[in-house]
Order: sequence, then structure tokens, then C-alpha cells
Amino acid sequence: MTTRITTDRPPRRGQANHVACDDCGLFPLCNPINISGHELSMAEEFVERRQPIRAGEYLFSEGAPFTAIYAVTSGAIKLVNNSDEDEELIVGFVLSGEALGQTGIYPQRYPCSAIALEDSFVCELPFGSLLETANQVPVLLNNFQTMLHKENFDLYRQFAMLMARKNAEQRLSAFLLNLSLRRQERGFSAEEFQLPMSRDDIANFLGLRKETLSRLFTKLHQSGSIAVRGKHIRMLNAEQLRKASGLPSSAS
Amino acid sequence: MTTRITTDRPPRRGQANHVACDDCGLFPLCNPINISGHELSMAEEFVERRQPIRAGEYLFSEGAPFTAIYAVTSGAIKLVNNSDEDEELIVGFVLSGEALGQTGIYPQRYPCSAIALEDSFVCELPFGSLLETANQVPVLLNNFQTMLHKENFDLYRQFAMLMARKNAEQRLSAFLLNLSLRRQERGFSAEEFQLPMSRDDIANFLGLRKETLSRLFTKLHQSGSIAVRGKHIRMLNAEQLRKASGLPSSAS
DNA sequence: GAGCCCATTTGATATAAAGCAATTAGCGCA
DNA sequence: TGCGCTAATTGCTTTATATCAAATGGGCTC
Repeated sequence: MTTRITTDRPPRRGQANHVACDDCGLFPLCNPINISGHELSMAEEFVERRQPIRAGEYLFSEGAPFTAIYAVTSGAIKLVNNSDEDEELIVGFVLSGEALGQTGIYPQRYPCSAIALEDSFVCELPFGSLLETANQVPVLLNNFQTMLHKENFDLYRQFAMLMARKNAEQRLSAFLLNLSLRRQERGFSAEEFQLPMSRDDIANFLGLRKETLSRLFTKLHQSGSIAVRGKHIRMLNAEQLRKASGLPSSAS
Repeated sequence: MTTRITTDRPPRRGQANHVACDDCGLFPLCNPINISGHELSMAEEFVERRQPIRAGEYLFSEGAPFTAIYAVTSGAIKLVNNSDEDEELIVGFVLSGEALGQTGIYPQRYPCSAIALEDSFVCELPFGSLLETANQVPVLLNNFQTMLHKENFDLYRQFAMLMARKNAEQRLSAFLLNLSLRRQERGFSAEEFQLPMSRDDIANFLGLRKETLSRLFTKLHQSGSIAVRGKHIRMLNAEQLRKASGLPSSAS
């Protein structure tokens, strides 16, 4: 085996592990008018492209003033809440192609910290530029609102309310389906991938202990739903996993 | 003991059990400009005031087109998700003075059903009117966005993420503190009140069994945190309850 | 390539909550 | 006021997950 960190397949377009612009969650903001003919791109002027961030580094910190929205173009980020003094509380993971920081808009402060799970690249869209341009391009603000609402609903409200009532196996099943689906949405393989986070991080996010989580990985492996080898996951039977998740139809 | 249903104290202003307009969550939308001198009130023209709704009746149904935002002026409403075919999933409670229906804006459909827990009154603010007026009064839209973000953060994101990791006692403690705080915000007594919902509803919302919940009420009662007699609650030691909730400082 | 460190897995036991059954209490109605 | 229905409580048993402890494994450094 080589020393390559990931065995992910490349996305539909662009370089391996890097998401292409038109698969990126920030695309509707970077390119608010992309209909035939018109070409207003904020990307050229405002977006700071491909900034590197090393594993463990903070992209922004909880409570810091809200200045920019980001998109992960490669790698992965965890969102951490430290308000509970003693231990960190992981409130979400941001995958390659997904946006983060949007939720800072309401109180004008980031509600959580963003920490790189592995060496990553991000694009930065300063919020000031966004507002300035929004006056000329109303659709921009609309795109932003849509993004916010979608995120609030999909990522937080539904998922968290479900979590509160699901048992350990259902939580892990739902989590894996969720990751797989999100990868698919960004043009990555939904069937096979490397988990960017540790077992501890998953356990933290799902409100379980790492021992319980480990046993569950073993159980899902043995039941034939997935193949697990360390962080490498292969989805063998998504339908079975969906049943195990206790979710109605399509996991958010 | 008399046959009066509730022993709630009256709010700061207005009739007993009815919230006054300026304690109402819809106030910033009904009266977007209430600064000295100006008086633009949507209330006079558009708001349908004090519509009665009987216990068990639907105010709106999950999936129905989004037409209006409501405020509960007296009584209480439960928000129910029926997407899980077999059983209902209670995703929240709306108390007197609070708004509901706002979250229908994104997909233009109500994401859950609203069912009266007891005979109640609501005000209705048609969304069409809101949009029309918003063109003339930009601050209106801003108030609306603020309301949405606040709700998404307070009511759902934080609360639900906490729930997923809290044990039964912590959940119930947090729930009671949350109710108490919300009553206080609307000018009702935070120390003593009637629960508008059944034990089954609370258990459903908190992801617990009613037997577990019942034991916990007994436990909190015996520990001196609260006094319970059926649906009547008296908060005896909020600080103790806060500790039991495992929440950092002020429960949302 | 060997050794070390830390993440992960596995095993054994304790504990919290669910599940089931029976009793009690509250409330509407005759 | 008493009856009857349903909600709520309580007791007992089972199950799922946490907890504690030990063993294994993978990746990194030298």
C-alpha cells in the first residue's frame, strides 16, 4: 500500500479530491447569474481561492465576528461548540464541496469553531463583498437565503431531532447514509470513501461512546451493510442500512 | 378546588391568559415601525385577530402550501411531524405569545402540522400581505429574517443538538427551564404554570417513554427542584434544575 | 525495518432507560 | 355524587449503552 492519504475517486470534474466550482455549495453565491449569456462572477473579483489549511488548524473560532463564508474545496472540517466549558461538542462536519460559516450571519458571530480534520483547501467569500454586490444583484441575496434555510432544515433541524430519538445503530446508519448522500451530491463516490474524522469525533457527534461506536461498525460490517477497514468504508447494502437507520425514505 | 382549568397568573398587560400585542412574537411584523411618531401597523389592515381554535383542531397541516404566519394569543399548539408513517413525532410546542408557521417559507410548504393542545386563539398574518408591505417597508423583511434565524438557532439547532446527548433527567430539566423562560419572555409567570400538554406529548417530544418521564417528575419533585401536581408545575429551585439539566448557563 | 504511540477493537460488568403489567388518580358525564 | 374512561404513576424485569480494563493494530519516526 502506498502512503497516499486517501483512496477517494476523483470528482466528476476537476482535480482528484478537489471539488469543481460547479459542484461547490458556494457556486450560487460565487456565480449568482450563470444563465446563458450573462456572466456575473464574484469569483474573479472577490473570492480568495484555494487557501490551504493544515489538519488541526482553526478556520474560524466560536464567537469571532462574522466576516466571511467559506467553501471546502478539498479535505474536511469539523464544527465544534465549546460553550460547554469542559469538553468539545461536535455539531457537524463539512465535506469537500460544502459551504460553512453562513450561520454566523444572524448574531454576526460564528456560532461554532471550524477545525480542519485533515490538510484542506478552502475558498473564502468575504461577507462585505457579498452585501455590496447584493444591492446590484437581488438574486444573490435570494440564493443566500435559500442556502441558509436549506441548511437549517436539512443539516440541523431534521437530523438533530431524529438523532434525539434514535438508538445507537440507527444513528450510525443514518450518519453513514448522510455522508454517502452528501458525497454523491458533490460528484464524489457514494459507494466507497475514507472517513475524514476519527472514531472519537463520530462518537462525539452522535452522542455515543467510542466503544459503542466501534462495536456498531463491527456489527454493520458483519451484517453485510458496509465493509469497514479503519477509516475506509464501502457501502455494500444501502437499502439494508436505510432500514437499520429507521429513517423514512431519503436521509437528509 | 374550583373547576378553573388554569391557575396561571395574568400577563403584564391584557386579559388573563391572553398575551398582549406588545408581548407577542409577531409584534415586529405586525408593527414594523413603532418608533416614536411613526405608526405603520399591519395589524389594522391585514391581521385577522383572535381566531378561535378548539383543542385537537389543526391550524395547518404538514405539506400544505405556506400561506400565513400565526401567533398564539392564548392557549398552546403542538408542532407535529407525520413523515414517519406510523407514529407522530412532536417537534415543538408553541406557547401563548409565540409565533408559528414562519419556517414554511423556504420550501413554501409547512414542514409540520400545527395542532391545538387546548382551546386557543390565534392571530393570522397572511404572507402575501407581508410581502406586499415589505416592498414599502424594508425593515419588515429584516425583522422577519431575524425572527427566522433566532428561531432556527434557539429553538431547533441548539436545543436539538443538546437533546441528542442528554440523559432523561437532563432532558426533562432542560425542557422545564425552557418553558419557564419562554413564559417569562411573554410576561407570564415563570415560577408557576400549567403544562398545556400531556405526559405522552412531553415524552414524545423528549424522545422518552411516558413511564420514564413519570418517574423523573417524581424524582425532581422529591429532590425539591419542582412541585408537581398533575399538570400544575411550580419551579422551586431553578438553579438546582439548571444543574440537573447539564446546560451551561441560560437555557434556550 | 523496528519500535513506539495512539487509535481502535474487544471483553466483562454496571447502569440507565425501555418494556410490560398492575394500580391509582383525575376528569367528564350521567 | 358516583360511575367509567383515560391519563398517570408505580413496581418489576429486560435490554441497550456506558464504563472500566485489556489487547490489538496501524501509522509515524528514527
